[in-house]
Amino acid sequence: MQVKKEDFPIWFGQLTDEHWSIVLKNSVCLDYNKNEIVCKQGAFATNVYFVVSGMLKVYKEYKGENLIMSFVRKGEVFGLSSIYNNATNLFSVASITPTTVFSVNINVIKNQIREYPDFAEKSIIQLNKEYADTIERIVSLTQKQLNGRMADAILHFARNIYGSDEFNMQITRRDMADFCGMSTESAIRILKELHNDKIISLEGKNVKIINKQQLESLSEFG
Amino acid sequence: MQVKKEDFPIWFGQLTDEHWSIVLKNSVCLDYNKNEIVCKQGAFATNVYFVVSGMLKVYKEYKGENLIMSFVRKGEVFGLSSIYNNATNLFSVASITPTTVFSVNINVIKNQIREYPDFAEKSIIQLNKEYADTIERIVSLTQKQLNGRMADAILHFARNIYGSDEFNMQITRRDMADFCGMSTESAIRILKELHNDKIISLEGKNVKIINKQQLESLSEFG
DNA sequence: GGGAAAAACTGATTTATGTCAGAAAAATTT
DNA sequence: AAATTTTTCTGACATAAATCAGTTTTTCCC
Repeated sequence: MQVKKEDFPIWFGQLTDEHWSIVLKNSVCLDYNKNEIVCKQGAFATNVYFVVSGMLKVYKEYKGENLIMSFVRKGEVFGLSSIYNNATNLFSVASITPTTVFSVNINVIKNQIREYPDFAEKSIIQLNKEYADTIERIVSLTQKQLNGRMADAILHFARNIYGSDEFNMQITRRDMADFCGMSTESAIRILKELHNDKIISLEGKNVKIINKQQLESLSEFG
Repeated sequence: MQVKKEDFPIWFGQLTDEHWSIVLKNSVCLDYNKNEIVCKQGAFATNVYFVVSGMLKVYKEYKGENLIMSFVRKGEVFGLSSIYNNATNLFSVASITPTTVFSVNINVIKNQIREYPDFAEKSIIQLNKEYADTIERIVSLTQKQLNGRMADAILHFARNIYGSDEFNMQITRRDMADFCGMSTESAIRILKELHNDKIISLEGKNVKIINKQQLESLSEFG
């Protein structure tokens, strides 16, 4: 598979062909099946990854438990937050669906940061965005209870991931639980409750938001 | 109070006198008493702040509850994470002790990022550091129970804030609770328990770590 | 220095949520 | 298509931690 710089316009769009060829020389395109680990928390960070297709989970491992920080899809980047300081991966990342990623050597990225102020600025903006999202999640995870957290997750899927109130969430209940910081049983129970209360409709992994207002109010007050 | 660029060598050390004078023209030095709000979550971010003296808490407000993200002291910076995207303050920041901050206009910072690759890199490193700390905290807050969280907090104070196993923690039990994401009563109870179990000695706000190994094991397994 | 307010503390009670145990359904492999 | 594994689901139970209610101590400030 051939990656073009136009596939990631924010990151590579402005590069001259010469510089782009340097990037290409230090990159590979990798295909993963479902449920394969792309990078492992704690290992030395060697690459920054750009998602060409598929869906992955970015998660923190702790004592056999996973806390999913985010899901990444086509056009998105991961690994940028691990390139400085001690340069070990802050997170593990695994594929949820078959996935293709464009894997760029870390030093190429660092050079770009030093040589292209625009690239540096883009990186800062990206990091700020990830950081802001993380802060919102820390509030959701620590201040809200189960219903509110699940409502947040569903709204996040609808708004930010699928851009629709009706979607197939792809992930298992277990991943959903790991994203909401609760036990699998609790996640299942609450999804069922939301279904029974006709706030969402749920058939397997297919979700449809029926009463968005009530879901938002759960997110706010639950 | 006159701030010198050598006071913040990482940020301003490399600037020419000419550029430093531009920074100074767009900055003010501000004195705060105890318990004053320096910036308010949600307000437009207009400045980046460098701590000249004193101690502040950086916290997230949610429904009257505060979750303290970090404490900042002399030489440290805050507000950098709010300058891009929608440019509203991600956090509130309030003084814990009488405090002096050097407040620099956001556009000066943004210009520096664009003009000095080194400054941009430093900013990325700073953001990465904040981000990594936040991730460690999210794990502590969501995966550990009360004892482990309190142990983390005490170890953080000893290692990162005071650099000593014996310190006056300055903050109230309530702030400690807000930092650990627990109720004030729980924070008090656990601090007392740690004292009774001779893991720390506690007299008012004076803390001394007596059995560091056990505290670390609480952090790990509690 | 005395009064008021805030902070620190303690025990009893409630509750949210995890854990356990097992059944049904779906997905995957042979 | 059958067998096996994984995922989903449900109820009963256990428990960590919040809440409530009240006391004591410390800090603040007139």
